[in-house]
Amino acid sequence: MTTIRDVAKHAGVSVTTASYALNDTGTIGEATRKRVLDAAAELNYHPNAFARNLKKRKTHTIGVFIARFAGSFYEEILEGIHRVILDTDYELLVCPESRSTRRMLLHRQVDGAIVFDSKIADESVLNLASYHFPIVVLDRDLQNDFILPILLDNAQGVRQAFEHLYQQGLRRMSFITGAMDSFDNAERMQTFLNEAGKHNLRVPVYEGSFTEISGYEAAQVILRAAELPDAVFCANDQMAIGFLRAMHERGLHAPDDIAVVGFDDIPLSRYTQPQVSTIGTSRIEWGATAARQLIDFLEKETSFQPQRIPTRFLQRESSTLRDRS
Amino acid sequence: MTTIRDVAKHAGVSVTTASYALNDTGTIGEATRKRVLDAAAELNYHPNAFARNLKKRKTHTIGVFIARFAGSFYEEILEGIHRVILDTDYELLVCPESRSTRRMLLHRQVDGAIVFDSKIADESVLNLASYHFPIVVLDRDLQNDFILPILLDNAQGVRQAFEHLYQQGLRRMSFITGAMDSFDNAERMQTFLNEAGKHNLRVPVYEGSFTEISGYEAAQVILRAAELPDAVFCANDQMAIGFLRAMHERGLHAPDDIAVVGFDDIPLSRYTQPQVSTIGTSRIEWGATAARQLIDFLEKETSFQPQRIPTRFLQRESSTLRDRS
DNA sequence: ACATCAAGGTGAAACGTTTCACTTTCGCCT
DNA sequence: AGGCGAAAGTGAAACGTTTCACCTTGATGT
Repeated sequence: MTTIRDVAKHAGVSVTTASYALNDTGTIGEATRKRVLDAAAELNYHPNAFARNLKKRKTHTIGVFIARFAGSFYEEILEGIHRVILDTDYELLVCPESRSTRRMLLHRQVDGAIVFDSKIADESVLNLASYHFPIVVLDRDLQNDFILPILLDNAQGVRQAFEHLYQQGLRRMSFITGAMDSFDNAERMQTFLNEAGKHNLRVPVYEGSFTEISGYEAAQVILRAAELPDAVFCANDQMAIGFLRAMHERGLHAPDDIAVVGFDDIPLSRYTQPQVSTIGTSRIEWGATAARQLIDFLEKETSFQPQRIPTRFLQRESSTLRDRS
Repeated sequence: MTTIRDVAKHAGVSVTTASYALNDTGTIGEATRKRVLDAAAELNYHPNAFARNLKKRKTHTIGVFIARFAGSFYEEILEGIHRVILDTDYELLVCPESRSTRRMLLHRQVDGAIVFDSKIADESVLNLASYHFPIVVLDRDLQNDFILPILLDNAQGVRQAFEHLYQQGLRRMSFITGAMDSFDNAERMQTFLNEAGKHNLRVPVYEGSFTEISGYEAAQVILRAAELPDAVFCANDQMAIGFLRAMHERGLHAPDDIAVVGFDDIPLSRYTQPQVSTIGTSRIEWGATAARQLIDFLEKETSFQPQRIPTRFLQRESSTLRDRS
């Protein structure tokens, strides 16, 4: 490991001078600077990030903490964050769930964080967030001066979807939930049940977990019943797709037998047979908004501006009854 | 920022003792240890990762360097890497392309790296890799004691695909390339042209860039020609899907008018109309293999074992001629 | 001829840990 | 009673930077 000391020696200057030359700070003569740079190149020198960051208290890096990579879901959010980062001179670090809780350590390796991992306790977030370590959360409604929630406006889309189903005369609706510790799931469910309540509809609830297979399994229960629902709202698209698969296997057809609606507008939802009606949002915009707010806080020290990302119902085949006349 | 010094003072012990207690090393009495832990909790102490890592020369973290997140492609590789990491007590950091070349610094924040970003020059990789910083590359054929390429066996799948097309009597084949700086693209193209050469077929080559739109655009050129090809091989699925879209818009139908083959077996390829014939591999296994090799090198210091990830042709609708009798 | 100043450069402290080498205490064995 | 060793604890150096405060030199203005 070559250090700045080696570079200095090789260039025949002091460590201080070498540091100034390498960072283009201080007042160093052109000739000397060049000598240092050459020495650094020759020795294949790379500064030690730890030593550097220990001294300067900033890393110019933001960290994103997610649960996992699979699921087509994070991808666009990350892409949105990344696009914003590319326009700044910050670095981006994405850190998935890891075994050791030592992950906490990692927190200090970045100037600010974006959290989207329900396994991280609210308490941890509260403990860590501070003026020097602002946190944007995408998966919980937690807020103070240093914690900013950027959430989907789940209610908006769900209301539109309910309206759409109701308008078509559907009255026997069921709801398949996602993971119960998910904020989005909770809000989707609550809104849907609320809307139904306004019309005095009782909506049976089945528990899923946001995976395709859990939608399929919920379908096994639902489709075995004596009386089938005429509409099923799934808390995300993957479960809707699982549900459709189960229907298909039993010779049932959406929307004629049961209208199906999902949530998220994942790419696949447009390509299934039938195409899945769903509730969409721009996840790229979501990630970008989060990143922008965080960077702004870090840079210009503006304060956090809570906001909701709009969602809207996308009417597709799986829920659109043919003209019955 | 509370430091270990504060904790020590608060617990009435020396800094050394506090450190030992917090790390569960050294010989510290039960009572003292508890006192320190309590103090740390009370002060909401989190060790400074930089100071720590500066001293210990290991971070117990591996870094993955990719170009971007979008594309459904990295997702599974990352998932594979992540799964392996979860079984160890390493941490995982994923770092996409960023503006400043300062990213080099980041390199030193991890014990080893997995590189999948053709924007990173071979030279950089060569410069950085060392006994203390092993690198696994997924996108180039670079190799020495500290650099391990884990590559797709592109040739295998491409040969099978060519064979499939040829067997069906197709002779007027075209090739649409991906990004020209991509190793995989080069290998796919070379193999395809090679195979064609063996049968004295001349294959026109059109340049794309791995995106759906570039496949669509290449199609505009190809489909405008007087004589259409009877088969088109696209260097990845997204371009194949773009190509199919263009065909659809012109009322052409695969495979009857033109047989189409992609590469990668992205989830979508199974859901399009018609389903896309493609060449698949387990990207999860790919990522997992890379991670495993890297961790093994880091841990048990086994040396690197070069290997290729197998690929195989998946025959689907877009290239399978109906019985013509 | 002398003070002043800018330009170019340097020594050493500091960042927050870990860890080596050392000290003290005390119970136990012979 | 003396010696020994384990257990519990500590002081200080070290990791590789950055940066503050300072020094030297030579040119400039008066």
